[in-house]
Amino acid sequence: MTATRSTRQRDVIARVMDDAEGPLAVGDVLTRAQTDLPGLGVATVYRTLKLLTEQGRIHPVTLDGETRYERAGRGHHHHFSCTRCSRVFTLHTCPVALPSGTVYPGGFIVEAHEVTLYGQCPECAQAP
Amino acid sequence: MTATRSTRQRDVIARVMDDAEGPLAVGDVLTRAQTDLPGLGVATVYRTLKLLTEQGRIHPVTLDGETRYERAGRGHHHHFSCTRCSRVFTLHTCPVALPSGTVYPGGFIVEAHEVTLYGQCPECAQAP
DNA sequence: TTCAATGCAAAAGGTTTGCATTAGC
DNA sequence: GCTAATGCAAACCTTTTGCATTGAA
Repeated sequence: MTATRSTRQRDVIARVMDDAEGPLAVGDVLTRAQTDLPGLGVATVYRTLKLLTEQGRIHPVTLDGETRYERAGRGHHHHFSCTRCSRVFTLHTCPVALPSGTVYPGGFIVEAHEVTLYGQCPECAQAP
Repeated sequence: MTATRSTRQRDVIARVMDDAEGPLAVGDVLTRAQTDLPGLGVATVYRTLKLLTEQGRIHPVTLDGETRYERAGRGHHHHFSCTRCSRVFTLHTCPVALPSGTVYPGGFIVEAHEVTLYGQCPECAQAP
């Protein structure tokens, strides 16, 4: 039997992920969690992020060559990266119609897809 | 003055990039180039990829948290990452209709987009 | 001949792992 | 009390850098 224990470290890291306003880098998670747990080690953060990922509670996103983690279970979504302010937004509308199992030209069987849009966010679009 | 020299290493690496069927990881480039230049070192590959990038002949793409390089100037295209063999292919068919200037729900002005499909490549789809 | 480019090895980041200790259950 | 989880440090991997040597012009 697998016995996953509930620990203070895991609770804090899970809370940090839940409270995040966007995808967080490992360093961000460590810093935020250390507010409550000064002695927290990096290894625990990595192990916990891996665990949460396996549990499907969070998932990794690579943006600008950097691996970040964001809360999962918010349904299918994509990202919009603003070319002016560099902020990343979550989009809940999907511009692609590719159900799992679709056979793409060339014989590629599609299981999933990822879309990142680049442009100007509503705020920057208004600014001069 | 800057004096960039033409060397056998650079020629070989540039050829490898030109012949690539999709974005290559540094290790791929090294392996392929070593067919012609057994003594080639990793450092030279990194330095040359950086040089080619600065010259605008190739550009980096981050897929699955791994940095790869592909030839530039090949027009609009996307990528397919095989979940079984981990190879990345270039797709010439675009699954989204988002011309530059499109206003996306929420007020996001789209200038460009990036799509990555995940699944099984033609070869892996045939294997048991 | 000159000095940019290479190869090697050491260094520098970021991530993972081994192990003794701590702490959930 | 048993053993999963932690913290620390060492190990790993990928990328960069220092330096003596090589080789393009």
